[in-house]
Amino acid sequence: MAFTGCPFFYYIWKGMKQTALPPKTIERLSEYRRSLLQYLESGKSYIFSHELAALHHYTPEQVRRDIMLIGYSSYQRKGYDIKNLIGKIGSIFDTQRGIRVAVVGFGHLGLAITNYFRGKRSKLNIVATFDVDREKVNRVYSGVYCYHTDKLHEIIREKKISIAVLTSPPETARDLAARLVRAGIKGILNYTSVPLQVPEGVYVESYDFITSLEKVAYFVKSSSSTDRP
Amino acid sequence: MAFTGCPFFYYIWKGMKQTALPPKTIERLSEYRRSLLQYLESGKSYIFSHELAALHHYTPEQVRRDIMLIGYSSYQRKGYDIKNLIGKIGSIFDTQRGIRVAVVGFGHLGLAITNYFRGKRSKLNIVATFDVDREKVNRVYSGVYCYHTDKLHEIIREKKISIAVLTSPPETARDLAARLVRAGIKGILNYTSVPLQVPEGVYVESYDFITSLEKVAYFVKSSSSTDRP
DNA sequence: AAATTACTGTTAAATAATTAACAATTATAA
DNA sequence: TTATAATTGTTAATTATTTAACAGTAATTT
Repeated sequence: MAFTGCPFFYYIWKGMKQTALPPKTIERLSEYRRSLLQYLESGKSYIFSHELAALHHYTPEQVRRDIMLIGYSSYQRKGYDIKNLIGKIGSIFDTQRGIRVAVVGFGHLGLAITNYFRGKRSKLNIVATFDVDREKVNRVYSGVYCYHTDKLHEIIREKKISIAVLTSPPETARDLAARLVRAGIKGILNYTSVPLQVPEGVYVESYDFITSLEKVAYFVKSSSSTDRP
Repeated sequence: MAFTGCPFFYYIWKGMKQTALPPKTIERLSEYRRSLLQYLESGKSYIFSHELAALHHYTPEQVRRDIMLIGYSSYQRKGYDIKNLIGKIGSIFDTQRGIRVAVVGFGHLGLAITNYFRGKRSKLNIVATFDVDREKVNRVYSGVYCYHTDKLHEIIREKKISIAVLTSPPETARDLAARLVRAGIKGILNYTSVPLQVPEGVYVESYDFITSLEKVAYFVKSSSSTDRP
């Protein structure tokens, strides 16, 4: 409570121990990094806070604050050194050896995500996919081998996979999640629309396409109706 | 400002005109409805706030507050009447005639989303998909016709489509978004990782798979490292 | 029938996130 | 060289969201 008024120290130090950055800041940092990598290709080496903000429709203050929170500092007045900033954001996200990810349930969504990752210079590596369909099992897609879900436990242990992207049909979601946890998975990105029950220490992030679309529909509807007199 | 301390009136009435509910509440209401529909099938007709909360790992207070904001009231002490509550949430989301949606860029992700909607009893209807691939164009997938993107403007006008799900490759995202806006689209759900520039009055919601996965990775990493002494 | 229990609805308090304000600083111009 | 303009880093203020507290009330128990 003593640090409430002092965000930098509050977030970075808490009894001399590093504390997690705010989730929203994490999301934005990931977006910044992507844009910065693209921006580099245009030949520039510095970027102002208002430029980076404009790329994402954020405010310059937001950008500066996020960058402050990770402890990066620019040469003043010239903008941020893009390469250094990318490096600093990288040090937030990337572990030394890279993180191994599995895609569980290899339908269209699983394939889309696997393809999407190909060629991205992230330290997150999709190293296995799983399905029950004999047509898919024991084949390589986008450079990644597809295993039968019977081998879930074995392969996750063997390949030291710590994160799973769950894109199975809803019926099998709970069972697969339980097996993933037993196999030692520490994080699940859940696209099944089924709320998962996991023990302490396993981080779950859920996303549902219908919820997002309903949100868009709501704000479209509400903006058009409140505009009228 | 006069209503700041009084959330109900602040959100529902603002100078005698209905105001939008908070985005987070909208997201949760969508999730509640899904669970409630499932819950009905188990034969129950009432649900307590703490039960609904447990299904989603929210707090009962959160659930009660969300339900309060939409102006629904239970018969006290018996829990909420599930059918009535579903109806009330429906009245928030659904317009009378249903909302027409297009999927633009019909790769694996577009197909996954289109399949996903099939059979869901939402008032959101995917009525067209668009692609440039000759293999896909002029065929029906999941009950939805796939048009060439050359016909984007024409079909959107003709079918009175108001929302687009953008799942094209990043290279074509900006161009397609501009064309969607010109055709009269009011909301875009953007999965391309390209920040879109749209005029006032068009609502954009963006989602990026890598950002989500990096977020999971960050919180996995940070929780496991701060646990150590 | 009165007391108790277990819920909801609502207001108030606490926390989280964003935006604004501004001193400090450095490049540029006069 | 001095003044000016522009940008950052940081604190403060504001706004949004969540959590807590509790009065009110209907079912249940004694």
